[in-house]
Order: sequence, then structure tokens, then C-alpha cells
Amino acid sequence: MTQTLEPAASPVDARQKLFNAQDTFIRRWGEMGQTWGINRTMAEIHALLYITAQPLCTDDVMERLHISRGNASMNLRALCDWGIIRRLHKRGERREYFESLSDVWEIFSIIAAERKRREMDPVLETIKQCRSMLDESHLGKTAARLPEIQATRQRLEGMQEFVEVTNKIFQQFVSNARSGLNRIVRVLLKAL
Amino acid sequence: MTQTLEPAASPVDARQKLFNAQDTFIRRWGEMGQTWGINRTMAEIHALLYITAQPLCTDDVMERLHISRGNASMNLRALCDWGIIRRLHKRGERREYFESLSDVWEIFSIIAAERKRREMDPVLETIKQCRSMLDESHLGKTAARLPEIQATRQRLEGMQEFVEVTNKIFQQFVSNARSGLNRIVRVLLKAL
DNA sequence: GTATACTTTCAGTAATCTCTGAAAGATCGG
DNA sequence: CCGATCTTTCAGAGATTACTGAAAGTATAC
Repeated sequence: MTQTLEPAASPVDARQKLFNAQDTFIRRWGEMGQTWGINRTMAEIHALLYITAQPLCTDDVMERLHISRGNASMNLRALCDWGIIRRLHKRGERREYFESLSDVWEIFSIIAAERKRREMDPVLETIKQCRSMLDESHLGKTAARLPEIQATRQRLEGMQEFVEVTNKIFQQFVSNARSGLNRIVRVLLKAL
Repeated sequence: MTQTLEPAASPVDARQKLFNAQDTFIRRWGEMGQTWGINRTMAEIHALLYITAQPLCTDDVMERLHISRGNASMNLRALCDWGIIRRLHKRGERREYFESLSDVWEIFSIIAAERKRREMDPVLETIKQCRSMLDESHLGKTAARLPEIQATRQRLEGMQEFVEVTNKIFQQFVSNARSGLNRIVRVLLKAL
């Protein structure tokens, strides 16, 4: 009679359900990673470490995600390079464990900082370079005033402004992460 | 003597230099697209239409980017579907032209809105689903209190909060685009 | 030193994504 | 209706990216 209101809750059952829930999350996270230019497996490994909230070793990861040792090793290393997971040595154990940072805000700040550096900064550099290719000192006054050239120059300016502002937002995001990112967020949401 | 201070500026020269600058931008933009999960050619086509600031037809695009008709056609269509370029019929002309939206803020608002819908919303959905798989009504009181399960639940909560706030920021970004996005930006940058 | 336990690397393979080109499908003027 | 012009589609080819598994490398205990 008690069983009609309370689902069966043997530890084995519960563990199975926990795994199901975790896998659901991991799969979805992997899919999302792909559309953001992060390879599926890397995203899945990170999701696994984040969601289980405990250190796992290479074999745990291999087994759980059905991937090879090489694949696991390379992606774990890449995640360490990004700085969003950490290596961990358990005393008395030979093998290495890995754990995810626990603060989502910190994780995404790190990613934001890195992508800004790798992707936004070079674009900004290129835009500036293109603009200089089209200024008077390179083309002469007359040519620089051709309508096509003026038009392209204007578009470059528009794009530069956008990238610069976006960069600043990224910067703020990053520099506020550790000390409670919520400030940035509250300001944003209340002010608008 | 005038030529020593003023670079040669024949229209042909100038056009060549314009093309060089445009190509530089286009290539860089294509590279960036890739790392953000947008295929290189699509990014390049958009960059071309944006930077030339004038309507181009399929053949113009094919020739300029050295791509096939099929490729051009499919990617132009995809860009139209996104809503960041527009079809344009010139009177008296049979063929179709395409032009990019000119306001960068609008372009990125559209992209942000679409990616939110396609990627963030499903993730949020999944997180909620996972949480419900782990609540008391599905596991029973005792099981729901196992430390592993509590830990995963907490991580899901942390992620959900993050996604929700990010969603709101996206939303604001989008709804402010047309009416001068600068408000959002000024608020952000001054407040911090 | 050797044996053991674990990690990393990388050449080859597999999977995925992108592009081409030709054929089929539109659309329009006459 | 036809012929001309332009667009779309899609099967197959090509290019890129990701994965495996075995061999080489590293670290520790003894």
C-alpha cells in the first residue's frame, strides 16, 4: 500500500535512473557543442564531469561514453588546456582523475576569454588592416572618394564598432566572473 | 612631382585594391564563421554581400568566391532563411539579386534570436526534464536523498540558472536591436 | 636496474560535412 | 504552346574532422 504513493526506490533502481538523467543531459550538451564549433565528444566529456560532480578517471570516461582511450586522453587534455577541468591526484592512487570546475559562470567566463582572444581579436586586427588599405594615404584622395570604396569603408566601420563593443562585453563578463558574476547580470536585467 | 606624395590612383588600380581589402575581410570572416559552427562558404557569402554594400547576383558570387552554382544557390537560400540577406528583383532584369542587411546590430540580433530558439531553448527543456527525472516523485524520498543524486541535481540547477539568464540577455539584445541597440550597450559599459 | 600501472601519441581508418555539376524545375516573353 | 534564361535540387565525389588501437613514453615501487 505504501508502494502506490512512493515509487520503488532500491539503490540500484535509483542509480539507473540517475544514469539515465545524466545521459540525457550529456547527449543534449554534446549536440549543442557541435553547433557552437566544439566537438561533440569534448562537450560530452565536460558534461559528464560537470554533471556527476565527482572526479573520474580516464577509464570511467571511456566506459561511460563508449570512446577509445586515445580519444578520451586527447579531449581530456584539451579540456585541461582550456582550463575548465582539472587534473587531480588521489593519494595512494597511481592514476589521474579529472573534475570539472563547479561554477558555471566561471566555466563560461574562461571560454569567453579564450574565444575573444582566438577569434574576435584577429577579426578586429583584420578590419583595421582593411580600413588602412582603403584610406587616402594608400589610394590617393581621388580614388578614396569613389562611391564603392566609401561604401566598403563604411561597412568596415560598422563592423568594427560592433566587434569592439562585443569585445568589451566579453571583457566585463570575464573580469567579473570570480567575484560574483551576478552583478553584471542584475545590472543588465534591471536596467532594461 | 605630384606623384611622389600622392599614390597612383587610376580607377583600375583603386578597384584592384578595393578587391584585395574586401577579400582579406571575407577570408577572415569565413574562418571565424567556422569556429562558431557556421560553414565557411556561407560566412564568406554573407561577408561579400555585406562588405560590397551592393546587390549581387548568383553569378557574381560564384565568380568572386570561386564556388559552384549549386553551392552558391544553397547557401544564398540558407542566408535568406536566416533573414540576414534579402532577395531583390531589379526592374527589367530577369535574374535575382541579393543584398545584406546593412545594420550589423540587426544582423546579429537575428542570429542571436534564431540560435536561442534552436539551441538554448532545447537545452533548457532537457535540463528541466532531467531535473524532474530526479525529483522525489520519481525516485521516492529515500533515493532522492542519495548524495550522488543530490549532487547532480545541484549541478543541473546551476546550469539552468545560467541558461535562463543568458536567454534573457539574448532576448534583450534582440528586442532592442531595431530601436538603437546602443542603449543596452551603454548601460552595460557604464554600470560596470 | 626491472616490472607494473598508467598516459600520450599518431598513422591509418571511419564518419561527417561540404561542394560540384548536371538534370530537373521554374518563370517569362512572344 | 515553345524557347530562353535563370534557379533549385541532389547523387556522388572530395575534403575535412574525429576516432581507434597499438606502440612508445612516463612514472613509481621495489
